[in-house]
Amino acid sequence: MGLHVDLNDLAEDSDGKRLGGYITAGCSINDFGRILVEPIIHQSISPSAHQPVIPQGGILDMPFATGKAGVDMTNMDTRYDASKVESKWYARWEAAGLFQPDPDPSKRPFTVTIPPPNITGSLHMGHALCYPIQDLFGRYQRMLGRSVLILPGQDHAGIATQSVVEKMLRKEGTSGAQIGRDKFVERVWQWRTESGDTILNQLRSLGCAFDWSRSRFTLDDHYHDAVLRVFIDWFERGLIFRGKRVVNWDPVLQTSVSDIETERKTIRGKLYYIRYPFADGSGHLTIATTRPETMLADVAVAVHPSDKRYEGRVGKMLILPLMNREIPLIADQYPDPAFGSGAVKITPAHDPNDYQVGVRHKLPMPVLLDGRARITAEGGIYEGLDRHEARKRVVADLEEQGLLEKIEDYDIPILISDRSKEAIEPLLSEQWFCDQAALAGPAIEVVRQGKVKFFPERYEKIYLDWMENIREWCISRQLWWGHRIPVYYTADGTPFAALSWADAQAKAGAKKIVRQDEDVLDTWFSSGLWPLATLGWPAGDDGGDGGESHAISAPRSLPSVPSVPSVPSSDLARYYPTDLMVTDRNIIYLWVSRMIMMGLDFMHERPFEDVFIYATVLTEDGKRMSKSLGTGIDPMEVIQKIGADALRYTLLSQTGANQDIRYSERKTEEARNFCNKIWNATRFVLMNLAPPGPPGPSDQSGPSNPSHPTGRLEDVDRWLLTRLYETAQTVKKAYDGYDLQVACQALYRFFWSELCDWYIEVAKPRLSDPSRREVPQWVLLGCIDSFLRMLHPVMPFITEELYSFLPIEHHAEFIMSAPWPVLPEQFNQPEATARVERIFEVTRALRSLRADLGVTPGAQIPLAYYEGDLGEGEWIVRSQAWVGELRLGPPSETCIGATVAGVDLHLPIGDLDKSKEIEKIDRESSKAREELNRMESKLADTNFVERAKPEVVEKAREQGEELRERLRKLADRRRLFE
RNA sequence: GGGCGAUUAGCUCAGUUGGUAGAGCGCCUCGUUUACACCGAGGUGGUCGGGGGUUCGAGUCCCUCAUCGCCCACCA
Repeated sequence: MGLHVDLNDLAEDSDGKRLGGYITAGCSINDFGRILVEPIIHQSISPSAHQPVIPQGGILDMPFATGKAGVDMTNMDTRYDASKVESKWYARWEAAGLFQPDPDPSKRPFTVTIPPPNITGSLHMGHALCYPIQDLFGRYQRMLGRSVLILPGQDHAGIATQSVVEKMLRKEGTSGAQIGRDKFVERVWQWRTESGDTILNQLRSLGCAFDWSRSRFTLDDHYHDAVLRVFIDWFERGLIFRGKRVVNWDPVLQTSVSDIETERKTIRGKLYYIRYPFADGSGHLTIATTRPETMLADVAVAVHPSDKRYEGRVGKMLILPLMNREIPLIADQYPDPAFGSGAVKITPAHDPNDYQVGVRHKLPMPVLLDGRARITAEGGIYEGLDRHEARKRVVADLEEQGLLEKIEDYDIPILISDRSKEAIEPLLSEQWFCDQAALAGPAIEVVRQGKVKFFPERYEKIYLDWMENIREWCISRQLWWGHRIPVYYTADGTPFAALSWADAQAKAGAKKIVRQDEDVLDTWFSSGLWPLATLGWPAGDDGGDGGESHAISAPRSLPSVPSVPSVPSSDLARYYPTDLMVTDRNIIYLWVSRMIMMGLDFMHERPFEDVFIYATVLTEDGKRMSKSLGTGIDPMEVIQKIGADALRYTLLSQTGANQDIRYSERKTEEARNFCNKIWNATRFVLMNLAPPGPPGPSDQSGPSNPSHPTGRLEDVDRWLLTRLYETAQTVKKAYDGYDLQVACQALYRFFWSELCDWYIEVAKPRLSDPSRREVPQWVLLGCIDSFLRMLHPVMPFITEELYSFLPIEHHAEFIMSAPWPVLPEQFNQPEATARVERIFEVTRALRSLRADLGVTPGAQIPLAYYEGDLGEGEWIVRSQAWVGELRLGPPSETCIGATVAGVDLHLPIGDLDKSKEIEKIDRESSKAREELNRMESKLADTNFVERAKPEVVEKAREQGEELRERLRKLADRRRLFE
């Protein structure tokens, strides 16, 4: 059986050409010579070669009942239960191989490499937004016909992981230092194998359709090889070098960290004023410091050359208190004469500014603190004290010697290490640095030229500002877990960067290699290679040269080495550059910038086209979600309670260009209710399909008569199809522009307010009439199908489940692999839509009148009058406002009334309190009069009439007219109640 | 010290090229009608943070101030 809809009905002014266009794209002829509309009214994205056939009279055959209609709806709960659905479909998708990209070479790839979560991590709300965003775009692009690869993986996370394992060892009563480097690293690998995959499994619960077969780890052999090659290449080009600098030292983790891995904070502290006597006995000067203990390593005191207070004294020697060492008073641009006494103590090894002074004046640079921030031998009798303890002792001793002038309260800016939350100690040490300036140029260009685009756009400026002021990057870390720096030294300390010890020995020639550098690389150094290395860079012999490469020019050639366990090398050519990078704003510098620099340097091509920066998920009251503050909410619990779809909707529906979103349980309830609504409405539609064979529970009419006459579309059908058409346009545009908020809102409104609240209600009388049910069945089934497809990227599970029930021909195996709905232009019927919306407006007004009379909703009112034209919508008003008869013409009894959309409504009052009605009329009148006054004064204003756009003036005139008319009617009506 | 974002109904947020405001939740009144009470119908609720300016007209454009948040910055 099927439904035949006269195409001439669909388009009011249909003509052969327009039909032809539609048929070309989406329909085929079946055995009976009728037109089969592609699965529910959609054209396929990749059009198959259907020939245009323009039938005379245009009959649509909507074959919705094709054997699948036997679904027993009694099995469907009245509530949607996500737990019964989600894991089932995830397993089926995976078994069907849907997570792998379609190998069809004619399909354009869509590629995303996900931000690799740390192996130490467990899912938090930020992840629950970040990864579904990527999944959403993957699903969307797959439906649009692209070959989608979303490549997952994990980051070894040097410091974080090392800390976790150190903690475990401490619990066992041992430590890394005790068991040694090899044992320690072994231990970390063991931990990684046992519990490092937690988070990836959690991503599955979120429905993420990632290609697990390509999952990568930043310490994989292949990945490691890529890292080494980059290091060696940059080393040989002089971009990586060793240097002595004051770096940010984390005394707890005992490693250096980069500037951007620290956080600035202000703490309440003290400013100490200390007297330094002149060696010649000519009095003293006073310096101010917040870190008095560092004075033990002072090598000078500096003043500004213009500072009159110290005129004639520069060059003299001072006695460094407690240490009784002589240090010079020097002149330098650095001190600010306006601050304190204008004299600054200089401790080059423990302050970046002092270090600069030290370099300028060629001062010695004694190191006072060791890796644990304890005083070294340089501190004389204070040796071995912790920095805090040392401070107390130094201050006490100075006090005792009368050299402490005063102590003031002072807000001290300090640096906190992101990882350990401990105060950073600036420390002079020898580290490896990367000169990013040379690499930044192309990375700036590529963004300026719009080849890499940021969404929201404002982050482009943030990126550019940083890139234009880029500094050296300290890439060495004093850790064991990570990529060990591939530098090997000969006995005389000459460094050779090489892939292996043997390789280094070959480079060193006659000199013997004696050791490898102990440090490992900053984790971001390897993360920066993510889009390249995961896709197979550096490709073997067959890679990168297939002519298919997207590279602008040939990738940089690298030293050849024995081959490494490889990744499909064709991946690089096919999937690089990737299309999208989704990440949060905190790592634009740390990560995004490095990926762009590395991608450009080694592939001569940007690593991705679009960078989407998503919002930070805050708590309900706008606070940061944090485990330690106890303000975090576990996404896994939410998934268990209400399902992944509802959680996804909660977060995705708030995602647009905003920088924060707030998570609250209320919002998840709204999302859960939406799921339930979709579930029940679909259930309702399925129950009303009148399947062949045993009728469903609510189907008493038996199968439709296949030979019955062509179904006719009514305005309300055209209205819903129009709204579907418009919604599809809005949603597509919104997905394309990363405005998920708008997409979700449009889908929600279409489904709930329009399809459920209006269309289904209006369709009920027809659905119960066997001779008229087919058109609304067709419309509903079609709209549900389209709707589910459009919603699928947001809520993959429930849409898949419901789609599986839809008895449509050309039913795809999965909604996930179904095409994106493209609706024929004939659906767009603005005139019919306007008519219907007017009818709804009248209906609402009539309902409102009923409520004024205190009639309960749904209770029949025998008679109402109307004046005006309701067209073919009269029955809608009658049925939707629960009125027995709508009589055209002025009322013959006392009524309350309303005028809306050019229609006067009159409802007999029964025993209504007249004075109340008069009050109401007066209220309305004064409101209308006020509005009219405004309008009239506006129109009396020659400025307005002359300068405003003519159509605006015209509109104001019309509105004035309407208001006058309305006032007249209100006055008439009032008279009836007097 | 600089930059960015936010400030609209009790709450959370929309608001396209300027034409005097919308949604969801909440609240109030009603209500089981071919699905859904995780529901339906009706309603209440806003001088769009303050102050200036441009304009016939400003939530929307410009200036300024305030509050909150985020980022960047070497002041002892």
